[in-house]
Order: sequence, then structure tokens, then C-alpha cells
Amino acid sequence: MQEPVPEPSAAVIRAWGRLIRAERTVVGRIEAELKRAGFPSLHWYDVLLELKRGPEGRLTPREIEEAVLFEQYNLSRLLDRMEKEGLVCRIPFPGDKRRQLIEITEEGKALQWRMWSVYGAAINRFISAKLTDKEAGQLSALLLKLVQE
Amino acid sequence: MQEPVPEPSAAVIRAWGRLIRAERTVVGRIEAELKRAGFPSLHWYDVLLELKRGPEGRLTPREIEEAVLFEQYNLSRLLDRMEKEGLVCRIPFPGDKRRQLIEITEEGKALQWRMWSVYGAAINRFISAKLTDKEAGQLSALLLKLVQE
DNA sequence: CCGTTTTTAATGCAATTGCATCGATGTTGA
DNA sequence: TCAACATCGATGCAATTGCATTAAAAACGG
Repeated sequence: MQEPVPEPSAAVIRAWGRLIRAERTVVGRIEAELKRAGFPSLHWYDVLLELKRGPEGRLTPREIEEAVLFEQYNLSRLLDRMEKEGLVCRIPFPGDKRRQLIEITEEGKALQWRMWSVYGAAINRFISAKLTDKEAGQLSALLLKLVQE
Repeated sequence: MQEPVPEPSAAVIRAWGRLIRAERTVVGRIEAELKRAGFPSLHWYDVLLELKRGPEGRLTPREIEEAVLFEQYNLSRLLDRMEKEGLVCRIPFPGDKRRQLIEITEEGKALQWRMWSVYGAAINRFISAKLTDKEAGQLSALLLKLVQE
């Protein structure tokens, strides 16, 4: 027996549409700034930042994956590219030969730092200029509810 | 003279991170439902829905592009694929040989309809269950501010 | 202890996306 | 009117992503 699906409310549908479009718009604007400045994409930045925050600049791929929500196979290949650029290196995980540790290099830290000057300015321009801190707090709270179990 | 960039506030940075992650999470969940049901991706749905809403089920590629925020070249090729599946067809634009009209077919309308039963249910599960209508309204308002000039 | 299951990361191949540019029309302004 | 210039959509090619699967190592269960 097939239950008829109750229609989502107009308010919810509108919010969902806006979420997708807002994300696309702001990511697009910020990526454009990074590209104009000759930097790699936000994905690279995300990985660099997570690593920098990790203990001794190291995390396992799984930990990065969970933090940035990339697919395992995409992260694996992104790390290939980043390693080739000398931004990270792979080191063995003590006591478990399946795992590995990804370590950010000095060059990686330097890139993260240089990217932040552009990225931070873009955030100012495209987000801070549009929302007060109070509104940003409200937005955070709502988005948190959205992803919680 | 290089002005030092004022750091974005913690509240803004947090909201931005949550926006990206919430979008990734919810899109991921919804896409998984669609895939499980054997349907194409949300991008296809977005185009079908826009067309269905357009006058006589027709829009120019530019109009679709503006509505869904895809890149011109990506949309061009997405329409190729959709046309190949018989979901849309390209017809000449009267009075301007550069443009064209994309028209949704009956088959396209039918697919949109069938996808909605899964998509709507997923929205219920992943959004309505997490936010009240009032909260959805607040979220909409904040996201709108974010993208406005 | 050993067979089974789970976890972790990599990879071949197909599909999609990004980038740059093109060709065809339309539009504009001297 | 006609030479810029702008708009619209397509496309070659490279880069990235998605999908399915693999290999290796660890954890588990009897």
C-alpha cells in the first residue's frame, strides 16, 4: 500500500531553494576571487586549513573526509594532487598499516596563509557586508538544526 | 599601499562554514534518495521544473541558466543529454536565430512528476522534520539577504 | 588460531565540469 | 550603412568527479 506523500510546506520548499542558490552564488563569487588571484579552489583551502588545525598538522584521510565532507575517492585524488604540489605529504600511521597520516608542509601552511588574505577579504565582501553578527548567529543556528539527527 | 584585511568575525566564519556543510549534507542525502529510486540528479529536476513553470513549458537556455545558476556550457551539454533522453526538445526562437527555445516534452513532465514523489518525501524527511515553518521562513529571509546586492 | 567481516585507501573507466574559444547573429553608434 | 561590439549557444580539450571494484590490513567470532 502506497501512502500518499504529504506535500512539503511552501515555506520549507522556499528555504530549500534559497539554500541551494545562496550556496551556489556565494561559492561562485568567492571562487572567482580566488581564481583571479591565481589560487586553487576552496577544496584545497579546506583541506589545508583542517590539517593546520590538526595535531602537529596531521590528520588521517578519514578525519579530513569527515571534516570537509568529500567523497573518499575524491579526497584520495585531491591529496595526490596536493602532494604533487608539495603542499602535503603522506606518512605512515604508527601501528596500523592500512591508515596513513597526511601532514601539511611549510609550503602548504604558507599557501593557506596567502589564500586567507584573499578568502577573508571575500568573506567580508560577500557575507559580512550582508549580515550582522547577530544574523550570522541566527543563520548558524538554523543550519545546525538542519543537519542534526 | 596594502590595507590589512580586517578579519571576518567568528560568527560570520561559522555561518559560512555551516552553510557549505549543510548544503553538502542535505544535497547528499537527497541525491542518494533519488539515486536509490533510479532517478537522475537534482540538476535534471531543476531544469524540468523551471521549464514546466515557464510559459507553455518553454524557456530559453539563458532563462534556465539564470533560474538555476548553472554555467552556460554545462547547461548546454545538460540539455544535450536531456534531449537525447526525450525529456526536452529544442525549437527555433522566432525572430532571433541566435536563440532557441527549450520545450519540455510530455515525457519530461512525467519524469518531473515521478521524481517529485521521491524528492518531496526526501524534503519532508530531511528538512521539514528539522525546521518548523517559522524557522524555514527565517532561514529564507537570511539567505535572501546574503545574496542580495 | 583461522576463516569471515570490516575498515582503509587506491584505481580503472565513464560521466561531468571547467576553461578557452569559436561561429553565427544581433545591436549600436559614428 | 557599416564597422565595431555584444549576445547566444556550441565545442575541443583538460581536469575533476562518480561509480564500481580492488588490495591490503585489522578486527571479530567461534
